[in-house]
Amino acid sequence: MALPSQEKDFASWYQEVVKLAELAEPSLVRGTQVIRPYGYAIWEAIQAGLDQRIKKTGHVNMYFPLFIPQKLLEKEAEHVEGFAPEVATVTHAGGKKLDEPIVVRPTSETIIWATYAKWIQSYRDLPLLYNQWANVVRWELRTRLFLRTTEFLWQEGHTAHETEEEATQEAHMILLDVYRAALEEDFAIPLLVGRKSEMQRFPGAVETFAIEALMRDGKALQAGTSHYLGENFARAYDVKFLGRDGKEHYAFATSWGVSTRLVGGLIMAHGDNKGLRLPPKLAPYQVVVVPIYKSEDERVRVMEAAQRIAENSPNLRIKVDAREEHRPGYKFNEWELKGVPLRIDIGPRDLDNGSVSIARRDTSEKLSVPVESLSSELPRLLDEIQKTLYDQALEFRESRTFHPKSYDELRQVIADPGGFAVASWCASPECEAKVKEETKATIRVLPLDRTDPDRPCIVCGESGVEEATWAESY
RNA sequence: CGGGCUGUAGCGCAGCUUGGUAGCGCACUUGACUGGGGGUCAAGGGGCCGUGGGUUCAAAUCCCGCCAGCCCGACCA
Repeated sequence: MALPSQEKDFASWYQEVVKLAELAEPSLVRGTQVIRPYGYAIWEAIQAGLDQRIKKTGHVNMYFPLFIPQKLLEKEAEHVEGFAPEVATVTHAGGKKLDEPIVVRPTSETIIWATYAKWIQSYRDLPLLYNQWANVVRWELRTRLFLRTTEFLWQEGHTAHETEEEATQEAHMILLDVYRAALEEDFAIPLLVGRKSEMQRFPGAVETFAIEALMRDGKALQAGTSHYLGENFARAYDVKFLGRDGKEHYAFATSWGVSTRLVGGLIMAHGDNKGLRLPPKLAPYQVVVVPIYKSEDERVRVMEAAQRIAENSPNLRIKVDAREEHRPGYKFNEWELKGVPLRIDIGPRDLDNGSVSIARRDTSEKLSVPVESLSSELPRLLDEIQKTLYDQALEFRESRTFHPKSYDELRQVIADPGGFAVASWCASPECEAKVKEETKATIRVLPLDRTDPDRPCIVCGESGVEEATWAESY
């Protein structure tokens, strides 16, 4: 397996891991994927953590339909222009050509705001804080397993508010308290948070906020977005309410989402030359027990001890790998490939001296632990692994964050070794476009609160108005 | 949509130049020996060679069309 640190091999390393670790594989329709049970279990863990945070911040789950009348989609001009090229349309149904085509949602703002129009009459109806777990379809020209599939699973929140301030606050809160918290605490991935430039904005948004993570090959991954949509959708779908002042107002909107792309991000942020390294909080199995034996007599003894270890750890996701068709060596390698944080090896030798061998996936360390201290050692080690993965990722990101002094230097660091380049920018789309064309790097984030960089634009030398972070991205 | 490439067993590939009816590795089945880092040996099963047409006594192989997929770009969670 190729080393993920060697950039040119990174893409094939990634594909190989996704396939060998049995996470997913290409399906029968171009750009779609079958998410296998192990990959889906990771998604379920991600989902569970996010769902909890979303609910904790006052949001309620619901569900809107997959199909959207094409006419409905066309009401918000920028939105339709942005999504038109990637929309899949149903033109026939029931053996007949449809009078009005139906689109498969690429995102649900349109259907949701057309519905909100019926629900919102008064300021007393606000805010609406809804979220849905759904699939969406975007006919992208180029796809990659998990990172950009034609159909993907995601969470999309859609809120309506009385005031601009409240809506902006909501967009910030989601970004920081939900997305950043989940990624840093559960995924063990350090993030940059910030605003998107106008060029990178969501079609129909007034402002787009994003979390950006750095992958092991030095490319950035947009891991989640939160949009302040202003009154754009309220105007397009005529969502008006009677305000406290007795006058009619348009509602202010936000929308926000993260997708199965996060599974890909998890792989690319922590993976090594042996495969996945999963953070304990999201690992489908946190501990795997591999029994080792020769005779039937030994098998019985060892299995019994293995089962007891599992039973004594009711709060851990622990699996005894009792398969008899594979030998221990095979299992060691398989679980390493699948990224299980801790592995316990137990054989006659261990039974004799009352201990087990534990292998850490994050550091490849092996240690011997007395059986009676397992119930305290396992949780402690898992916490340590969670922290180590975060620290390693943070250290990596810091070693790949540059502050170039000149445009040449910017080009240089983006090309080799790759990573984040922080520099002053004049806010002109021309300079942004030039950098993209010449280095393939785009502006990943601008600070949430605009700060004056006090240095000239690194591209054109005019006075700088923004501190921008550039990187090549997925 | 532009540029490159590939469709042969579940997966990865060879065979095609020079036509003679298909092979290798992994996986799978059975058995024995094995078992603390991807086991060994033996015996097996599995293929409308992407698809339609043409040339030929004969096509995986040569010719023409079509379809699908991959990689590089533009688009993008």
